This record gives sequence, C-alpha cells and structure tokens, in this order.
Amino acid sequence: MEFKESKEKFIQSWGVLGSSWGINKTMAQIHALLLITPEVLSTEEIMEELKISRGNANMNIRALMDWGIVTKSFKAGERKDFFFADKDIWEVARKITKERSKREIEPVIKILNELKNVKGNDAHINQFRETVNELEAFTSKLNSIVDKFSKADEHWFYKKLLKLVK
Amino acid sequence: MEFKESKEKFIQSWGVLGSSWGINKTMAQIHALLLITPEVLSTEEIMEELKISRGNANMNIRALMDWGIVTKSFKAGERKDFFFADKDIWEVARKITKERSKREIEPVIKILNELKNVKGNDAHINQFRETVNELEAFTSKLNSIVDKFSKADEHWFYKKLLKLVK
DNA sequence: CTGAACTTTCAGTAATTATTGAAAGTTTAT
DNA sequence: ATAAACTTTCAATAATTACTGAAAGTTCAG
Repeated sequence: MEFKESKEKFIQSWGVLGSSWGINKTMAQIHALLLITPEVLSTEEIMEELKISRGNANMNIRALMDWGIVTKSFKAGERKDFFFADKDIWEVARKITKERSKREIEPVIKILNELKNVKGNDAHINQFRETVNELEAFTSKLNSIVDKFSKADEHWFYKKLLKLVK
Repeated sequence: MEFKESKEKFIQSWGVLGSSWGINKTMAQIHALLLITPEVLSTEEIMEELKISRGNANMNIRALMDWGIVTKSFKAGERKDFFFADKDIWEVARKITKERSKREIEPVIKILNELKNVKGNDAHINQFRETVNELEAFTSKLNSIVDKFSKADEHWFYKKLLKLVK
C-alpha cells in the first residue's frame, strides 16, 4: 500500500473509532494526523490536510489541548502557532482516561449516591435501591481502578496488567 | 426524594451516560427502566413510561436483545411479548465489553495490522510506522485484557482487580 | 381460512451535533 | 499608533442521527 493511501486510511479509521466513543470525528482526525507527523503543524496545514475550515480546526485543536494531548509550540521568527501531539500512547491513554472519568463517570457516581437514599419499601422501591446500590458499587470500583491507572507510572501498572493477562 | 422523582432522575442520567459512550439515549433509558423494574414489561408499558413511539421502542428493545442484556419473556395466556433485563451488573458489563470490543476494537486492530506493512523509509514514513506499531501493540494488549475480562468468572477477575486497586 | 392481536419496517420528519466562514478580537513589528 | 499577521468566536447552515406513526407483516385462535 502507498504511504499516502495508508495515511488517509489511518486518519479515517481513527475518526470512526473516535465517533463511536463519543469523541468527535474531526478531533480524532486531527489527533491522528499529529500523531503520525514528526514535525509540528500549523493550523493552516491541518486545515489543508484534512480539508476542514479554520473555525473547525481551531475549536478541535483547542479541545485536544484541553485534554492535554496536544501542545502548542513556536518556531523562531514565525508568528503563527504550531502544534504537536504527545507520541507516547501510554501517556495519551492515561490522560484520556482521566479526563473521561472526571467528566462522565464521577458525576454519575454522585447522582447514584444521592439516589441511594430513596425511602420506602415496596417491591419497586426495593428493586430500585438494589440496582442503584449495585451500580454505584460497580462504578466506584471501576473508577478507582481507572484512577489508579491514570496516576500510575507506566511500569508499575503495565507489569501488573501483564500478570493479569498472563 | 420521592420514588417517582428518583426513578426519573435515574433513567435520565443513565440516558446521558449512554449518549456520551456511543449508546443511544433511548436504548440506555429502556435498559435503565428494565433494570429497576422487578417484573417484566410489555412494549406498551415501556412506550408509556418513557413517552416514546412504538417504532422507537421496538428498535431499541431489539438492540438490547442483540447485546444480550435484555430477554424476551412470555406470560401464560397473553399474546404479547414481555421483556426483562439481566440484573447482574457484572454480567451486563461483561456482555457490553465483549460486544464493543468485537464491534469497535477488533476492526481497528485489523486495520492497524494492515497499515504496519507500509513500505519506505523517510522521516514521515518512519514516524507513521512507529505510531501504528505502538498503537497496535497497545490496542491489542488492551483488547486481550478486555477479552480475559469478558470470559472470566466473576470471582477470579474480581479478586485480581481488587488486589490491583488494593 | 379469517381476522384480531401483536410486531416490524421504513419513509418522512424532528432533534441534535458538527462545520463553515466571515467578522471581531488579539498580538506584534515597525 | 498603525496595520499586517494571526486567532477566536459565533450565527447560519449542513450533516448526521434519532424518532414517529402509519402501513405492511406475522402469528395464531377459532
């Protein structure tokens, strides 16, 4: 396969994967492009490569910076901004995990904890309470694993996981 | 908080969580409703409770059955279908994990493996190859953990995880 | 068979989410 | 201070995705 074709396929696939995990397509594609590019890229270059508008590029680059997986950089004598992606996949996974836990899992745990306190004692309320309790326990456990993961240094966790998988 | 209010909040929250993880809102809400309902429900009852149309209810119930987390049931002397959700959260998580791995992760691994073979040797191609290799390695490892998880019996894995989190 | 009870499908529509592009804002060299 | 170079914002629009409801399909008791 030609490089150009491979590159397009890679960017395309990463976009699809992103969409199915609640990350928008363009954001995932910009990230993919930066991941495979050895040097830094300007907004213009990203726009051109992905055939997207300035506004779209700007917003999604910013989102990637908010997630902490893309960084702004400067070139001597140049006025515009350049960007590059953290190439360490482990680190990227950690940051994404942490961010999604914070944005999506923690608020749900909070709500589940509130809902535990519902009063009453017919079959419906009992089933409700049981489900909420189980979900809360499960989600909290999951979240604490995720948290451990997002704080661990690569080696510690990696070794543990490998052992787990054997 | 009143039961009715709690119930609505729960269904609502589960819908939001679903959306941000690529599961459609209604599907998540139907699942939430079935989870907290001790007895089986008919399509009509689900429609009524969630204020959704017959078509929508039908399609999403079917999707839940495809995922293996909702089951059709029959009542003696009644002609219509009734449904209930598997209440074992662990089991539900396993099934969802397995299904998403199959639908979303495995195809990506396949593509990454194809892309490993790109020929050439300038800086761009080298970076491309390196990124693709790392992503493939990472994703495969992740997937094998997920696979282990989806096959393990509750106890084995649970114990290991607990040790991990300590 | 027939038709009532029920389920499924799907074209049309609504709701949501993403994208554009031009205008406003900011920064910096002169 | 000015204006060129660049970035950000956001209202309008496009694209995508979800939902409705009526019609077609299926099943089964009589």
